[in-house]
Amino acid sequence: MSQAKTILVTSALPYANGPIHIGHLLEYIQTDIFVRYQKLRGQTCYYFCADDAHGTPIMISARNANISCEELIKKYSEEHQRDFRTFSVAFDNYTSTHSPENQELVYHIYDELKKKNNIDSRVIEQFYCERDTMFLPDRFIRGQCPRCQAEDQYGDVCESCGATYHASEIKNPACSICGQKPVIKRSNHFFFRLNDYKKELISWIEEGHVQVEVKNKLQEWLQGELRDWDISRDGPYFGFPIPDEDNKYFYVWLDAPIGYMASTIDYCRKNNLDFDKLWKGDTDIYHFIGKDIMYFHCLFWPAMLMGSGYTLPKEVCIHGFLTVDGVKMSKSRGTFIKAEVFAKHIEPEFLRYYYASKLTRSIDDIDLSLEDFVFKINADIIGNFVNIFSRATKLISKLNNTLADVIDSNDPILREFQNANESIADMYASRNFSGAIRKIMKLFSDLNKYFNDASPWIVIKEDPERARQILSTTLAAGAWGSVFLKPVIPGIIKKIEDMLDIGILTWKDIEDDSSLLKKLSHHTIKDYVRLADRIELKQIDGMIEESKE
RNA sequence: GGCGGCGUAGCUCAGUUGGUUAGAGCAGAGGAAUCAUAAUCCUCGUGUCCGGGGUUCGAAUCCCUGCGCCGCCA
Repeated sequence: MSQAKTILVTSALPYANGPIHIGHLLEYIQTDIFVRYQKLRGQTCYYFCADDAHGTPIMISARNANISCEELIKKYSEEHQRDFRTFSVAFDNYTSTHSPENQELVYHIYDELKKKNNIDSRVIEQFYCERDTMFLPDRFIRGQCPRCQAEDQYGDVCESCGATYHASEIKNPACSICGQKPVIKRSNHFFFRLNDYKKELISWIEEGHVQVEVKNKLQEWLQGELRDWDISRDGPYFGFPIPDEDNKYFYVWLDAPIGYMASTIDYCRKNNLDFDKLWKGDTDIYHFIGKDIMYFHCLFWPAMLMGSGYTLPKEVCIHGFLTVDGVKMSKSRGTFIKAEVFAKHIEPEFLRYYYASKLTRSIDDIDLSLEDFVFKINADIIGNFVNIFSRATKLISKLNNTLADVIDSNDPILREFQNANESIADMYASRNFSGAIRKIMKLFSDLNKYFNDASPWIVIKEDPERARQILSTTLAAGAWGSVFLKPVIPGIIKKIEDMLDIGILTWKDIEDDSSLLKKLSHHTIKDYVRLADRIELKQIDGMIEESKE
């Protein structure tokens, strides 16, 4: 059942220019559930990430805050990692793209591409602000839309009419930092000739490393010639200098994905592992990303890997955006909720559960409906799941907290849990978490039915041993189902492991030999501990209030 | 504008390669039970499966078209 292959998983690198919010968390939670599932199955699986620390926005933010870029990215790195811990997102390693390891790799890959003759250079014209003494990226130019005349639009796109254009077309351009009118200046830039890899990319996409919707979208791009990719930026720029060049830097999007590898190198050094085995060997590499950066991860990135001789991703797993109550997160509505604020008001694992209950392989947006969230958590986690432990453990406390000598593995309710192993495993592996959650909840609903029908609180009065048997079966099924839920709500399951006093549960415990049932036979558990508390609507209100800007 | 995706019960969503009276959870109504965090159990759904055409013995599922929403256009 389990594959011997090593699995390497990444999430997109969060940008070191702002806090983690519930939209980011959708991806980290999705990835973390996948990784936890793999580990629970006993697979060798690594989860690597890092802060994305380069680029103009970071440079400007640091300048505005009157601190160095290094100080800024250090602050966000610490904050990000704190937030991830709060939401039980457990990386095996977390670094920064602003690291010597990354720089070394960037240079190496650049050299390889150069050797293959994939790099061109030519002079381009760009807006330059003489007051700020820097070239301006499109996002740092404001002006009037050439199509609809709307004022104060970005240099590449009009948010009013949706038009996209070249920065040179915008009317009355101004530097968004100082407001001064920029001048046009020439500069030599370096380009990665993506089109050199067009054939390989087409066949790679054909091989099915992405979801079908994504494939359709990519094919649209792959029909025409692929444009060269400008991988250089003029200084001042916070990034890695291009070797043998004066005042030229690599574009942040070149070094960001290489950060996946740099984080791996760092981990390998700390743990005495061979980096090449992971990135040039037979590893299944999974990148989890949002649909907005599909272009980088399904075209540029594979092409870079092809050109430099590294292992291509087994799968690029793409998810949609988060909406709250059907619309984009909004600061004025108070639905732009930071991780830190969410955790202050609501148990973080509830968000994990809710996301899991909605995540599929689809790239459709996921809606966090706040009312649905409260109802679903209270009904599923408290009413259905936690409740059965509460019912069974409190009754068995009247029987010395000791389970029956033999737990009947042929009991229909236990059979039902056993029979679910494979399909739940398949759903986790294929990232159909929503399906897994539905199935698990059906099992616990049936367990509650079983409990009602068996009525141990009545049986205990005349036949305590029979009641012990019923309660043992219930708790065994509950523990079984806890393994199923462990990738999603590891913290709550930890409390169950402690309460049942059975050590760390893994998938092994519920495989054929049913070692879980043996462990539980004639076993004494601890007293009931409160596993989770229901959510009140006012907690949501408080969170929204605090998020309003 | 071009392209891609989506549009299923009040809400959130499942619906495998087209096949019987279209499903789940939540919410709502009534009842049972009282071991349990007012949790649990039972009963109750006649929905133009966005509209309109078409293919087919048969379509939520395939094709065309209109409408609406979202995204991409490097």
